[in-house]
Amino acid sequence: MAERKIKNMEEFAAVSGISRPTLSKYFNDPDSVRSSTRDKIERALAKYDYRPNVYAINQNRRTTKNIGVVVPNLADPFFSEIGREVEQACIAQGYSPILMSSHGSVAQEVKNLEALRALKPAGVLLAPFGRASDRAQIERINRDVPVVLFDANVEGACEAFVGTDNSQSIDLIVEYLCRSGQPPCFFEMQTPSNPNANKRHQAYMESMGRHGFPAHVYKVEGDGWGFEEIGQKQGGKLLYEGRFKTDTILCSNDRLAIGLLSAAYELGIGVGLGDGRKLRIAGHDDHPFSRFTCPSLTTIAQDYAAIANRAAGTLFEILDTQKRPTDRVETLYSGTLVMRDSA
Amino acid sequence: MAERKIKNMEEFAAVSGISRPTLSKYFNDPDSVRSSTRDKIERALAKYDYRPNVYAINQNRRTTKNIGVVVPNLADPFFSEIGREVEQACIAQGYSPILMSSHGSVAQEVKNLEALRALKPAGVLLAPFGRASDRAQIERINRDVPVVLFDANVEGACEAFVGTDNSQSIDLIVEYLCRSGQPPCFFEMQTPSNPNANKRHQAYMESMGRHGFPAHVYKVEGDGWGFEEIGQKQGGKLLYEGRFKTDTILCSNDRLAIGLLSAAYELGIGVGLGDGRKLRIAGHDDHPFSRFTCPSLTTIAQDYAAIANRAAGTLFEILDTQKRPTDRVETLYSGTLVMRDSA
DNA sequence: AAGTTTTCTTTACGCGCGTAAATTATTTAT
DNA sequence: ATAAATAATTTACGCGCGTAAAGAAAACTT
Repeated sequence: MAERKIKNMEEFAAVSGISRPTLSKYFNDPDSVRSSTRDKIERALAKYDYRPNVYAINQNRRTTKNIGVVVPNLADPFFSEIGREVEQACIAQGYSPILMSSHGSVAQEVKNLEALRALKPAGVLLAPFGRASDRAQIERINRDVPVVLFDANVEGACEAFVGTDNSQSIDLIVEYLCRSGQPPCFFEMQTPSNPNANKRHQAYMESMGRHGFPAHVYKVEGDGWGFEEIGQKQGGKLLYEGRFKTDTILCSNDRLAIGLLSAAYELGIGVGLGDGRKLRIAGHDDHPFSRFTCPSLTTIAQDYAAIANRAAGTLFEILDTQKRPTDRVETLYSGTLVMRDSA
Repeated sequence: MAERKIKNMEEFAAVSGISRPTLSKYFNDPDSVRSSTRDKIERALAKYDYRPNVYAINQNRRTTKNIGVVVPNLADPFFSEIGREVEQACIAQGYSPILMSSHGSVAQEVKNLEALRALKPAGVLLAPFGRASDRAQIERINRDVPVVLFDANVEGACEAFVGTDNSQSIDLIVEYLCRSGQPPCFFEMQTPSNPNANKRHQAYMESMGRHGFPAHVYKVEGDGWGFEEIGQKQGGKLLYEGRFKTDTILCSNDRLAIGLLSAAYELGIGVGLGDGRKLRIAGHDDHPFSRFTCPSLTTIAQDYAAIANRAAGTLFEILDTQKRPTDRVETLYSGTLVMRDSA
């Protein structure tokens, strides 16, 4: 490899014995040239280590092969996982994913989308903050390129949405909790930064109604993305004051539950199903850490992989057919119950 | 804004009344033009919403304003945090960071570095796997651009290394543990994917020697990045069999400790300092979750921010002075003891 | 073998901007 | 006010590649 420094496609054409336009075709799609030609190119490629200049390519192509992937917060393992799944899906289709985290701030989300516009991506996969997101900004980028939303919905915006069916998943765990003990209270944040939280609240209310139990909702204050701390501090306060009406608490998400578990531990309140356990706690999301909490957390697993692949797949379809779909599609995947020791 | 679609700098020159070369200067460095000119440009900018084409810019500049940031695994909150710090530092200096995760695989690290070469970054900030990393690949990209390593060292490679002084930090916590109870055993993985693990092992041995206590090291098997699970399964086995020689266990990192804590909980072994607590467990790194374990984890906090900023700062200095330093610099920051409830 | 289809080569232009040189305009110093 | 220094304009070329058109070459037909 690397017999001599190859500067550009012109030079590579010279040493490989293939004309530059044909090489250009090859690099855009190796299958578009005759197999004998392809072999010849690939032999030269192995020998000379040349790669087309990314910038020159993208300057001239109508549409780049980039796909912007924006998630609210990579520090949250949930988004880290799903972001990765999406990345892989893009690579598998020959696209170059550009993964960006909004670091938990809507302002950063706007900046990311703004920066993405400059990169002229073929399409965007966006997990928005939801209502808090800048809808105008999202619609602006959606004018330029197709955008598929995942995880959190922005009603009516963009080409499609892929997420979890909160109504199904909450009903599933409420049903389980009711069946196996006292009906659950619902523990959540006052001002959720995520529309799924609202959906889950709704779902809890409806589900409790269906089961004929009174709903008890506990909303706590707290800003930002420090869910565990909010669960620990505010949830601990509620526990200490004995405010929960039943001994079973369904948390709006696992991170709140993790905080609440740690508060219960500090208060010496046994959590789980065994003897001497006074409390049951359940979460939602199957956070990577929920297997290691004390006790391990009963929760709902979202189908990360399915959501990621469906979102990416929907975008690829739009890119392949070159036309925006006429009607917006929403796809919801079911959650599955993960029974562990906390409830 | 956006009175009319501005296609390129030529058009923007026409509507702003400023010549194209001057605009080009402005976009490269707004301070390089007279303030009256700058105002004029910025007024036009507010009115017309034009942005230079990223690809055309980077094609022609000798060196781009991109900085590649590569971390081993963004799903690990430690790297997620430090990656973010680095990102911000780059933006503050007017560079465009490109954050890439190697997803815990050396092969992906090679791919990332390969992909980075094509992006012709001005420099690279790399948190490598360590010995497992492909040294040749790292040196290859280092021939093209300056590279500053952080978190994990690759002996003698690249311009500089910035990390934590494991020898100081381990000594600090060993000293604390010895002073406040039984001297610690050391719990680690057989084949660590990270050179810091080796440093910590060394530091433990030396520190115990200095304190005049016998060292007890427990190495467990396990592949990949599922540290918590390894700590839980393998550490749980050791606990169950009563193999630890003292009641105090220092874990090579927090994630192992988190797993071990969960194992101790399942076995009904009380962890911490109070009455009826039979075990003490300590970690290293001040993982974001270590505040929420049961009990909360006593550990060593690395100075994320200092490491990130120093690494970025070192790179900026090289980029500004345009010359590679003659001698390789290693900067180590001290860790601080974070006393919580587990030890 | 000739004709047809597919693929490749040649030639040429354009993308949007960096950048250099020579010239002109503006600001600062004296 | 005039000279000197600084900044902007004009002109022009080049970066590396996409891409279109026309013709040549190779591969398939029958």
